[in-house]
Amino acid sequence: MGPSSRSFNLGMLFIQNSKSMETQLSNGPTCNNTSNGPSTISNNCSSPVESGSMEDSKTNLIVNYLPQNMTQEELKSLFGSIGEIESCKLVRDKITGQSLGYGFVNYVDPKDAEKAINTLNGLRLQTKTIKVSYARPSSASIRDANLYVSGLPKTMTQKELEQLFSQYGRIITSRILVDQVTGVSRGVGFIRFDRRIEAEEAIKGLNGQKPPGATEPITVKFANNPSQKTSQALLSQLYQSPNRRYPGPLAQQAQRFRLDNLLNMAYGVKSRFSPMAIDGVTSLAGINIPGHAGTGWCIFVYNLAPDADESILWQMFGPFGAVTNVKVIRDFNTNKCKGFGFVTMTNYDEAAMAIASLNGYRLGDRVLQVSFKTNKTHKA
DNA sequence: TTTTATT
Repeated sequence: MGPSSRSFNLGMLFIQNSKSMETQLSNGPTCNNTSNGPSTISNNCSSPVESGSMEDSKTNLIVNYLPQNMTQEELKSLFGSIGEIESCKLVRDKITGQSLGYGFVNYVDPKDAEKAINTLNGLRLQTKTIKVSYARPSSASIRDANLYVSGLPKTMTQKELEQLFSQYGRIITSRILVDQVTGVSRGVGFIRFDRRIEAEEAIKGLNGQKPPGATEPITVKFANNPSQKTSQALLSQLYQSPNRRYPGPLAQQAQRFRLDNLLNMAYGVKSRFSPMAIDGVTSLAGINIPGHAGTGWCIFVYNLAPDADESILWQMFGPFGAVTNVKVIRDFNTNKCKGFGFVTMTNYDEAAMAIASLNGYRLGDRVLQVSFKTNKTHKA
């Protein structure tokens, strides 16, 4: 298989990449709406006219739509690649400890916060497109401001939904749920207002009302709070295939099987997809498994450009699965990339998929070599 | 017919 045939699944990744990289040079914080996540026309980006509050932090970010399995350490690793972090917190359910899919990153330097927005907002990680924006000052008035709207006309767009609700306040996010197969609206949506009182007014004004041109009235009420699930729902969530994610196109699955079989044959391991089984063999027999570093699977990336940085590694490998760490190796004096770097991924099959897809990938005018890291020892 | 946005 030639290098050129391997870039098949990276189109979206780099459309995205070029966007975030280019906006880095533009002026000030940008209001990037992600293409496939919930978004809003009136985003919570600070504008001098709109917010004017001198209290708004310019270092503290809220990160939304994180993959369910992403840990706080991984969050810190990702955002730490931009600049020095003062603090970092992944928000978890108080009872189950499960990630709620969002977190906070507070930088030391406001310029790094701005850079993180420009570089990482819209980054694809597994099945998610993360959103990075300035955190509003925490206060009780902004909590429980999320509305559940049902009975919407199937033809209503997100923009029209926002237009309907915007008369009641500042909208932070909006979303219309669609059928996963057909993509058609389910007539159900969400509106998150900046403040709870705005949400209350919207309920008073719109619940039971017919939107312009609609034949049926809509229902507007406060959305269920994820942390208020019944214990049953929590349990079922805990046990529903936690490791099943990002199956990808059929071709990728087939390729994954081939790779697994190859590795299994090479090391005499029969149980497929089982890093633990391989790990067991490693520790029992002391065999050196390429890339296996105990905490994950270390991947060697060769032929990076001198100006390559960590974010490019996140952007390349993030979509394939859980990435715990990335590192660009730099020259001590020039601080330029020495042409290679490392990526650590948690799961073997995802790492193998990333290698299969990215080895031979053309990045700019360079063809990358991607493989499991080998334990190279200096020749005597 | 309920997505994971305020520590």
